Amino acid sequence: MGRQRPGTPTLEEVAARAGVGRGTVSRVINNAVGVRDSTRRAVQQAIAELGYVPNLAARSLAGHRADAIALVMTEPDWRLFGEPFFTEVVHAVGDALTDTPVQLLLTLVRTDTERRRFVEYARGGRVDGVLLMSVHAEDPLPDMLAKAGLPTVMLGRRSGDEGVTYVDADNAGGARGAVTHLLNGGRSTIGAISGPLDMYVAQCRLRGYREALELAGVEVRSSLVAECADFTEESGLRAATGLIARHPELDAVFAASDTMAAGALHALRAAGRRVPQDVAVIGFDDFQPARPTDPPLTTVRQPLEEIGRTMVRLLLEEMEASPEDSPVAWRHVILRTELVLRDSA
Amino acid sequence: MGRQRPGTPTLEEVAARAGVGRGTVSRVINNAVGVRDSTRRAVQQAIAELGYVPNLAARSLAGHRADAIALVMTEPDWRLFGEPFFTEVVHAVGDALTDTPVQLLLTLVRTDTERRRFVEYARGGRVDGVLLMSVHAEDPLPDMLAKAGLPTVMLGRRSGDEGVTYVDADNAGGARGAVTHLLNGGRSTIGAISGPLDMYVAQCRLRGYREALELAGVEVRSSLVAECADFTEESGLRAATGLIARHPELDAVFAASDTMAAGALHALRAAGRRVPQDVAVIGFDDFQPARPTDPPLTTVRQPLEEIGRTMVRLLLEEMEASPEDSPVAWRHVILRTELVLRDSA
DNA sequence: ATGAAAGCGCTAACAC
DNA sequence: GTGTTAGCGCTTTCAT
Repeated sequence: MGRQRPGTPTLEEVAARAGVGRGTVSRVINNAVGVRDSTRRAVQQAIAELGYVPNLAARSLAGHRADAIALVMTEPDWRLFGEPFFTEVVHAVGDALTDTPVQLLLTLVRTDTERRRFVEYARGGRVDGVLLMSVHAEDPLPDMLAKAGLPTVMLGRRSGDEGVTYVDADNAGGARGAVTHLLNGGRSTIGAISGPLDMYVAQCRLRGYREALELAGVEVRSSLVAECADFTEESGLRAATGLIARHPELDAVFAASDTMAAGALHALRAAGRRVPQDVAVIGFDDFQPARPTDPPLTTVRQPLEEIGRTMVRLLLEEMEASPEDSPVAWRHVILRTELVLRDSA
Repeated sequence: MGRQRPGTPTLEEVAARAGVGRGTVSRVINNAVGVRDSTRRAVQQAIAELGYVPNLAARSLAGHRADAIALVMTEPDWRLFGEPFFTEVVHAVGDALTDTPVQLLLTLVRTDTERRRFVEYARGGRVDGVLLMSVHAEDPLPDMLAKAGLPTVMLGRRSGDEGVTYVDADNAGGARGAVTHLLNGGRSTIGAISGPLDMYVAQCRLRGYREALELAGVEVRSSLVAECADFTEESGLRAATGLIARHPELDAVFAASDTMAAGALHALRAAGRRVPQDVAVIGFDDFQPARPTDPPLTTVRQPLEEIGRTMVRLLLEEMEASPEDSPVAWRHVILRTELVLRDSA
């Protein structure tokens, strides 16, 4: 199964050619201080002449680190990997790593076989830490990694008392604010398009919707709530179609994601409802939709770039810390959301 | 920057506990033959009791292989990573690897910094081979990898005389067949929605369109050809809108991808054209669109699962081969496409 | 069938 | 500042 290039120059050959010791070469390639400038240049020239590239396996073995982290999506439905949300997260995390020497590895974990393979890979020391996204409530992967002592940071949490470090948005608060905004705008029959309730994020956003209604003294009707199997545009379209059929008097919709909101807008237009004159729509996430939705769409902005940056920061910190001194078991960071008004609701 | 877990049991400790030598333990974890069954069980028990996981850096260093391959997308516009095409390729490649011990690593290469980082990673021996997709004509990465002696397989080619192993579909032939089908169906004013012409795949599909017209003695008019910056639905929509405006007599459209075709369908419907009564539409690729396009859509099926399987097979073969015996410099495989009729065109 | 031993190429601790 | 050296944990001969 594959052989490493033979004849690849080693650090020792570089040292010989430059007329220095191996330690010095090591210092040069690691940008360590305490090397005379002339020596450094001589080594660099030898490196260039030989086309030397450090053997990363040897470096890992001796240095006890991989200089790589994994961003894992644990999602049986691999198709969702193409959703804007994940694309944006990958982008944000990638950006947060540009100024580090850390290589980002994306990994899809769809089956138990792949889960096992990845755990062996990570426990085997090929990555220094793991970032998880799209984690469902019953997913054992976070605990497997955390118990193995691997620095692990999740995007979102699996439940109210999560035992692994995570970064999340204020989902309940954001949803509450959005629905309150609709109520203040004079809307009363507000439908909710919820994400899959086996994900805590969906539970929170739906709870925010309920709380806003309760605070305003408006009855919460279950027929106004549609749960979807995922956060996609297609699901939003189907859910909205059902809501319109059940409640022709619907005058507002709160969708648990922007993609679902886009689907809802199409459904409403197809049903002949004018947006936002007849119906106001609020989404959650604030992506740039691929095909721009025609009517203005108010959204709860989830700060994905900041979430990505924060996840990377927390992970690097955990990687930095020696395993023996563990002052904290895990940390939780909740980022504020922001209501972005694009219409008068 | 991260420290490997200390106190991780080593192969030596397993050997001691099982009362055998290190070599024997190595044979057991590698499923090598020639180990007595009772010995094997004893070792396995010790492994279980200690929670032993092999150190992959040490294994790589001693074994000269990484048991991992990278699937790289070299695309400055990271947003395209979410396109159905790439999702399907990732899926196909992942499936082709399920029965191997090889870990699949996805990597995004957007900038030169990332390109350099990845080359060091790959040349450093962290992967045994590289799969490339979405390669533009001027991309230097394939040559960098190939020159470094890394087994490399591309999806598609950069030009007519590609110097790196690749797997491709018969793009020109597929397009020619599709347009011929339209002509046979009595259509005469056939618009072409082309992909970005800095990608060979787009050139080929457009060439197929031209060839079909020429063979039928129909004039090729440049105003009937719209080039897009990418293969997305949005681009297809814009291109089709322009075509309709320039050529109200348009009675068929050939789109260089299914996503673009979906965009074209929306544009046509918005323009009040009935599909396929007034206008026939043929796409290329055959994905399941996220939001199903209402009218039936005939497509040139590009066998993505087979392409993925073939890429993996070629790569594993190149990895298997010893570097010294290189009977062939590279191999090219072109897979046949298939016209899937969903309407009477 | 199994134990012993020689590296794989690097980092880091220690001497000078 | 720079050279030397002792491992890192595994695979792989080579004996036995």
